[in-house]
Amino acid sequence: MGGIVEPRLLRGLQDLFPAQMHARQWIIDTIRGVYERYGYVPLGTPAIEFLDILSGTAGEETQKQLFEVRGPEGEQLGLRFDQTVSLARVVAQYADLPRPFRRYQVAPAWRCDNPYEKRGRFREFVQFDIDAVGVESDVADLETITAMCDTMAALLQAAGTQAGRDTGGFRVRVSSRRVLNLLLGFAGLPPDSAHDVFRVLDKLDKLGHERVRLELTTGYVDDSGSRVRGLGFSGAQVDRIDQFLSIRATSRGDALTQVGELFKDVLGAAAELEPLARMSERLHALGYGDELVAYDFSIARGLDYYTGTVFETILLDLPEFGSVCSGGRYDDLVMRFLGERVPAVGTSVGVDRLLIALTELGCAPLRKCSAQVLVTVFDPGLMDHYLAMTYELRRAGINTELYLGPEKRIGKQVRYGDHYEIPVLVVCGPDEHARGEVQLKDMAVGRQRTAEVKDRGQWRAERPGQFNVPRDQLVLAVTKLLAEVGNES
RNA sequence: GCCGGUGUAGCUCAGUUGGAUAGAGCGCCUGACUGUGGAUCAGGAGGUCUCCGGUUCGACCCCGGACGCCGGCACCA
Repeated sequence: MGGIVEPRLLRGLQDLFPAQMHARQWIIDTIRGVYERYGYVPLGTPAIEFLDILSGTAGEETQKQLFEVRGPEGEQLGLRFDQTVSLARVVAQYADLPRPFRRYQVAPAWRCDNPYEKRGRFREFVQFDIDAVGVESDVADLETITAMCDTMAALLQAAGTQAGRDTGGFRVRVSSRRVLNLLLGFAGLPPDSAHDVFRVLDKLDKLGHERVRLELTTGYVDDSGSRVRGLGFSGAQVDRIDQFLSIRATSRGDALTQVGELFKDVLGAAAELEPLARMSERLHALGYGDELVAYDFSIARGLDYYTGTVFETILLDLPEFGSVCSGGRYDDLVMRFLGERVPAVGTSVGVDRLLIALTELGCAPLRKCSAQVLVTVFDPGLMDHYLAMTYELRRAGINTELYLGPEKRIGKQVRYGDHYEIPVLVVCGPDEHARGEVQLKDMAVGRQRTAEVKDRGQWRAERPGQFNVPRDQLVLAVTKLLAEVGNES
């Protein structure tokens, strides 16, 4: 006999309303178009995995962020925190899967960290991944990077932003864990400090040189008053890291030259840098210039399973927003499930984060309606005629909604169409019906006149955007009107 | 998890040293104006003042605690 259950949502989870869902679906469709053009095939895996599959694959932090789930028989389960671990499981489990296996997957993932919705961080979020598994060749890394570029270009251009900008409004930043490992040797740091050091380097953009230096040595107290633990390295060690971080490259070639110069006495450095030089040349040859893809070796990325190249994508108009698409090479992840090394490289678009970013930039395609036409019900006695018109329009391929509410008043129905921004209304009262006509309303015209017409008498006399057409020309007239208002589907 | 802030209508917020039926704007609903969005006018609904305890003749206000939310850190899509 309980009282009312308070409707509520767990922190970090979101309800998406129609306008946002339209935009999210558009983002997904756009990305899928690019991924399929690259020949990736779709894969689906369950949201729930055994806990030991998920545990210990991506570092301590991710471990703490796991949503744990109890199975019907008390099994220890968890919700996936990304798509990659499940992919590694699939590749290990189905040995007959031909390799290379190049798949895309779009699905939600869950991480129980602190949500920050203004920057698109949620506890449940949709990721759109591509990965190539069983691929040693660094051509796969190149393909992943160009796919990221093509994806971002498609999204931003179609969303109507950045048109004509040679940067495309985004930049893919590429780094390499292997080069960063050389840094450890160069600076005289123990190999097991890699995780901590990379984590700090990754913050260079956000915190700046001085704080990164402090965090590597003594730690500091930040603006909010909380203490940041230092890693306790010596001045000499940090000086060398500083030299590395001070590299300001004007191009990919320049970045490689400067790192090569700095690491000239480091064993194996030339061998690590050579493939990056080759990749850069190929990127240039394919039309991906220095403004689209940059080498920036302060990028490390947080997930522990990365072993080679890592990449992230920033929006140039929202540099503080963080990466909207990132990934890297993870040659040892499948090993956990198969005992055999299966090299792989992939990337992931943060669909929900991108949605927030596009909204912030004012270019998310937030459509409130699916319908292009609303057929109003002026007189319930004419319902059979309204039904006939509705199905006629639908069969002509026009998205059409028939008004289903109880209101008899036409004003209410027009407001309904206005609220949902349905571009065209069909009105047919007894008068029109008697004359064998229907009235079409171009809602955009009315909306525009609204700002100009102050007097109600004038408004009503003018009846902006309204005109009558013969009933038997309904589909033709609606098609023509939709083409004029730019809303043909 | 840590640091700081904050909690009053669907939303944004007022609310005097602690005083009686808790307010505004926006939004929503109803109605007026020829059978049609905006504007205008008239009316209406909507509150356990986050919760629990304490102080007091009296608490939205003061005190203690819990919880929620916002921001920063950490981490990341």
